[in-house]
Parts: sequence; C-alpha cells; structure tokens
Amino acid sequence: MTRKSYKLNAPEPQGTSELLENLNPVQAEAASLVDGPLLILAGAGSGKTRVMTHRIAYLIRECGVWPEQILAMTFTNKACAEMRERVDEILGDDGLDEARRVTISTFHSLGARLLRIYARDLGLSSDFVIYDDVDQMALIKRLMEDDDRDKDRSEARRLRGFIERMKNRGLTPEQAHEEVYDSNTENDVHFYELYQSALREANCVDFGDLLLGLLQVLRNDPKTAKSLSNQYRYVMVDEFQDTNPAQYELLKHLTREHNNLAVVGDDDQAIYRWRGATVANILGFEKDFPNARVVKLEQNYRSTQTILDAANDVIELNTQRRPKKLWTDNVGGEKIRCFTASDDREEAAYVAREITAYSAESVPFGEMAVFYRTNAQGRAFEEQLRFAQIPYRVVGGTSFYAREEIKDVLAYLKVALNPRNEVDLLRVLNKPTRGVGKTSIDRLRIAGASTSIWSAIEAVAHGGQQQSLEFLEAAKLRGKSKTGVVDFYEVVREVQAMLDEGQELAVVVSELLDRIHYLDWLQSHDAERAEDRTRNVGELVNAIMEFERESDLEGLDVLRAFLDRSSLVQATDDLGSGAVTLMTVHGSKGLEFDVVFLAGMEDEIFPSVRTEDPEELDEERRLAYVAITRARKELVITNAKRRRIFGQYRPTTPSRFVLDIDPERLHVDSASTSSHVDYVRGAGSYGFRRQLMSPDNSMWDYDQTTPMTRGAVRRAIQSQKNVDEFSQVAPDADEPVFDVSAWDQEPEPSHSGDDGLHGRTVSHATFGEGKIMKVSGTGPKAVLTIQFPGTGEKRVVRKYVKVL
DNA sequence: CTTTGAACTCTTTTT
DNA sequence: GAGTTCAAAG
Repeated sequence: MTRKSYKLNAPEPQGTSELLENLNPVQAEAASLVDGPLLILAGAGSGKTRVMTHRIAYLIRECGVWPEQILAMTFTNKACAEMRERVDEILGDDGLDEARRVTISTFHSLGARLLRIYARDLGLSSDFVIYDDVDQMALIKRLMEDDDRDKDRSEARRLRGFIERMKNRGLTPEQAHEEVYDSNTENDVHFYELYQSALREANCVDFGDLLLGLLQVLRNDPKTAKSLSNQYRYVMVDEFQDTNPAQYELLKHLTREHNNLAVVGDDDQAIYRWRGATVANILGFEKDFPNARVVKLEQNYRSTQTILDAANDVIELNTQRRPKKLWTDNVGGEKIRCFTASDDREEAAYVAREITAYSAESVPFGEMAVFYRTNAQGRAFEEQLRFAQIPYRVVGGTSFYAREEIKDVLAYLKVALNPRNEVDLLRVLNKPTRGVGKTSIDRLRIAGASTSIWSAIEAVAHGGQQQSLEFLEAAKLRGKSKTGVVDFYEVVREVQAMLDEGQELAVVVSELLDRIHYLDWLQSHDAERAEDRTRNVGELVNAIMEFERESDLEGLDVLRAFLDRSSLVQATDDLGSGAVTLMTVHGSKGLEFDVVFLAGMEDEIFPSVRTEDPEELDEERRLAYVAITRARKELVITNAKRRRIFGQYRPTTPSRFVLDIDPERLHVDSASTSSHVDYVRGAGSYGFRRQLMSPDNSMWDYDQTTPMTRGAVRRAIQSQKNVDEFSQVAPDADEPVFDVSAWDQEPEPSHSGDDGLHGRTVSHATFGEGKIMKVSGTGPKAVLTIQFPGTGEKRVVRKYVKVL
C-alpha cells in the first residue's frame, strides 16, 4: 500500500470552521483537538457520536487528512454503520465517497481483516475459519475427552471462560505460563496450550484470536506494526471504557508512530467488565499518555430533567467513579411511571397495552423500546406484542447465523474451504444421517490422528489404492458407514469443484441442499420446526445472493468475506424500521428512544442473581444507569410479583435500583396490582428491608381491586381503533424473501423490467442451456430464473450466464 | 446405527 | 421450560 503524501503534522485549527458551527464550545474543542492523545469524557446523551463524526469530517476537510488515514473503532457493527452514515451526511455528496474510505470498524472485524493478510505469520493459511462459541465448546469437549478429563459440561464452560480471560488479557499460552501461581491454574494453562494447538492444526481461530492473533503479529514483527501505525495516522475509539487489555495494547501498537489517539468514554457506562474490559484503561489514560488532553462533555441533549435525575439517583451510589454531573436545558418532564404486575405475563401484556396507547398518541413504534436484563425475558414480550398486533423486532438473542440449520449449511462451505476444520466436519459428517455413528467417527479419528480426519476420509473414499496405516485403520469401515463416508466425501468434493469453477455462491448452496436433500431431512427429522427452518435456509440463500451481488470481490474471496461476516455481524445489526425494539439492556448501549420500557426490575433479575461482590453490583448499577439514560421523553419501569424461573413461579422483590430513585420522580400506575407504597428511598434501607421480608413475600402490598386510571382506560379504548392498521409482525418485510416452496413448482413467466431477456436461451457453465423464465433487476447483477432441461429451475445472477 | 423417551441441568450480559 | 444427555428399543 503506497501513500505518497502523508500529512505528518496537521495544522492546528485556525479560527472556526463551519463544520463546528453546530457544536457547543466543548464539543467543538473535542472535535478539533486533532493531534496527540485526547481523552473525551462524554456523559450519556452528551453528543459523543456527534463529536466523533464531526471530528472525522474536520480531519478530512480542515486538516487535509486522507480518509484512508483515519481509523475509528466502535463496539458494534451497528455503531459502525451509524457512524459512517453520519459522517457521510456531514461531508455531503461530493462524489469522493470519503465516508466509505475511512476505516470504521469493530475491533474484531479489524482483527479478522488484518489476520487474513498476516495469517502466515501465525502458521495459518488465509483460508482459516472463525469458530463461534458453539464451535469452541465442541472443540473443547473433544479435547477434554482426549486429555481424559471429566467430560463435564460445567467444566468445559469453565475452561472456555479461562481461555477467554487469558485472551482478553492478551496472554498467549506461553505468557500465561509465567503467571501461574498454583497447580490448578497450571493445569488450565496446559489445556489452553492444547486448545490453541488444536485450533492451529484445524487452521481455525476463535473470537479471542482475532485480537490476540493480531497482537502476536504486531509484537513479533515491528515492521508490520510500524507500517500499520503509519497508515492509520489518526485513531479514534468509541466506548473506550469497555476496552480490554488486549484491545488497549493493540491501540498502543497502532498509535506508536504518532500518538494520535482520541478516545471517547464514560466510566459510568462501563458494563463489560465480565468480558475482560477494565476501567483502568480510562482511569489511567493520562498515565499512559502523559501529555493527554482531557475534555469533559457534561451537557445532556437527550433526556428530560426527571429522567436524568433518576439516573443520577441510581449512579451516585457507586463509589468508584469520576465525579461528574450531567445537566440539561430540558427541565421538567413526565414522571417515571411504575407498574407492578402480578406475573411476568401480565407485565408483558401491560407493556403491549401501553405501547398501543402511546402509538395512539402518535409516538411511532420505532421510537419505543423494551429493555430487559436477560434474553429469556424477551419471549413474554414477543408473545404479547404479537398478540396485540404490534410490529416489533428483537435485537440480539440467538443470532441468525447461530441457528442450527444455518450453521449446518455454512459448515459444508467451511469444510469445502478448509477440510482440516474438524469441528465443522464432524458437525455435518452425519447430517443428514448417513449411517456414520460414533464408532465410525472414532475409527476415522484414530486413522487421521497423525494427519486429519479429512485425510482418513479421503483414504476410505479412494479405496485400496493406499496401504498406509491410516488406510488400514479406516478401512475397517464397511457397509452403510463406509458408503456414508464416501458419500460425504463426494459431497464436499462437489462443492469444492463448484467453488473452483467460480460458480455463483447461491447456486452452490442450492445445489448442495438438493444434493443432500437437506430440506427433506429437516422435514422428517423435526417436522414441527421444519417450516421455520426451511424459511431460514431460504433466507440464507437470499442473504448470500444479496451479498454476492453487492460485493466487488471475486471467486473464493466472496465466500471468505461472507463467512467472516456471518461470524462477526448479527443479522439484526441493521437499524431502522417502524417496529418496537426488544432487547437486553446491554444491547441498548449507544441507542436512544422516546419511550423506554424497563422491564423485570426485580432483585435477582436486575441486579442479577449472579451478582456476588460489590464490584459486580456496581456494574449492575451502571447497567441500570445506561438503561435509564436511553430514554428521551418517558421511562416506564415495570416488574412482576411472581415470575416463572425454571418453569415454575417464584416470588420476587422489587429491584433495589428502583428503590434508589427518589419517589418524587415516580408515578405509580394505579392499575398496578401493588400500590408500591413500600418503595422507600435509600440504598441503606435495602439490606434492612430484606431482613424484614418474610418468606411469603409480604414485600408486595397486595391491592388488586384498584381499577385502571381514567387515563389508562382512555388510552386503552383509543388503542382499539388503531390496532387494525398494523399487520402481523413483519420485521424485515422489505427484504426479498426467498420462496423455498417455489423450488419445486413450475416456473411462472414474468415480464417485469427484464431488459428483453425474458424467454431468451442462455448457457451456463454447469447447467448447460436453459430458458429464462423470470427476470428481476437489471444489468449484470439481475437475478434470472432459468429453466434448465434436465436440471430444473435455478436462480442465477445475470453475469454468470451467456445469452445465446 | 438410529430413534425415542425419560432424566437432568441450567440462565446473565456479547464481539 | 428448553436443551442436552443417556439408556433402551427398533
């Protein structure tokens, strides 16, 4: 990569730039302090994204910095997309596409991208595959068996946790060894070592490796570090309070040539300690970067005074924090509404009812959100919102790409790309069932012990040609298990062949599905869920097609890029849509909504049961602070007197965080089954109250006869009128839906915008000649539905066929 | 080898 | 209450 003219020293800002006109003086200062280390302490809602985006624009416009020289790190892909969009807006459309040229990335995406380039330095080939946590667990369990440890699930989880912690701290197994202080840890480190070499053998990396691997490259090869640092002349980091030591070290490497590191963060919003993040990074920033300048953003532009006060009531009880006070011009505001339901279902029903009511008062669905502490709580809300015909989208939870059927299909592709990848290989070797059971798998593993399972499979498939030990061992397979293994081998080879030919990815997948009768298998194997799963597989094909069409990559690179994306991006990462957002509090970080419902505010839910020491409680408190400060206009806090946990009802107590809020700011919805008169302010009172509580849950003051308020009734009635306008939940209605059922049907002719292609005969590398039945889109990337005699109907992108 | 059913366990939070 | 694991029958 050659950059001829680096701006080595960007000029100090001269006077005012019109770019900064829309910022307040402190924001403007933060955006224009361009050189050297900078710490921006940005309270909730103080416009930090605004500052960062303007800063990027300022660098480009006023300081003559090339977009390619700017690196901005965020925590989620969602945040990346938003930042890019906003930079684009500020810069305006001048045809230079500057926003696109800035590197805006998550740490992990950057890691994946750079590791593809430097894979060799780590003994990986660039075909390496990324393991998600399910794959990781599969590998760990297998290794535990080999290492004959107790094959205990919780032990496996513990080991995964250990490995993850090591990687978060940037420690390789060798480095971890030096830290060992007892024999148990010694043992764990040994396992870490084992795990790491298994990953390398399989030519795979896990999530932590995306960072640790990159770190290793930078540590071992100063030249690479230097050139990267020179390329990224200006580095910015969002949510700096949530960086872990590995990420921090990475930043140091990347900025060592210039020290131009601007970090934005808020210690009150640090919520990823459990993931290895340490506030030490933000608290000690000035120590590591002695000449760092510090800017504090304390004016809140988001919430009402009431909401801000409530948030402050909660957070001020934390002891370990940089003192700061947020203020706003936005005085007053509605009181925070509290509602206590009799159980979790009623809680959800209440929220649904209120959403309808707000909607009737013309709050758009997209401006409302429901937050909860754990993903499991989301289901109740899904049910009730669906029932109330409210459009919603669930963010987080099981990601699309983590679903079984999706992982299955992708596993075939991953094996085709990298057959040494044993986790994926074992995942689909007998899926759909081919008669290859545990015994056969064990034999293959023994046969391939010195090489790989794949080579043992190859040996079986190639029959008596080879006389190696592997072959002898593997040759014990006979009958159904042998034909099964051979069949699997052939499937993978066929996929590889199609990929080698440069066949379109979506076609490869369709062929694969046909070849292994995957959809039939889904149907016979688990009829109940088959419909959903079939649709998901169809959506996967759609996503692949879409990706391929938009991608400017060629050949196998498309597949690699798609697979990387599937491991790094949540399918729900896209923003926008007129639907109510359902998500965990963690997921809400960085977002804002007019109306926020904060549900399940009960002790042992929020704060979580698993909170043990005071530091963890502090973190829960910060989490509550984050939740509250997401709300612009109104906040509704709900809880339930009893809740189903482990499938049975258990009594609850109100969250101490609600008790911490000055009752002055609360308005108890009298439709509640409890009057909340018990809500007394003060953290100190909590422990005391808890002692007082009798086992029969007398904390809650039963008062079930209270009628709904007139306001609530009014809203409920109003809402009835509006219900019909909203269709059944269709979160991604504008996405093209791949109609799987159409695969077996007769093609239906169509003439929409077909460039005159309709009915023409085409020739395709694999399928031969066929007739175009349907055209959607125009140009080389249009999707053609083609009837191939002998093969049947296929959808193919225009550029892959020749029109005869 | 595969399927079935009963027993058993686990629940934070996510890139 | 859901997902996983284990044993026994097909």
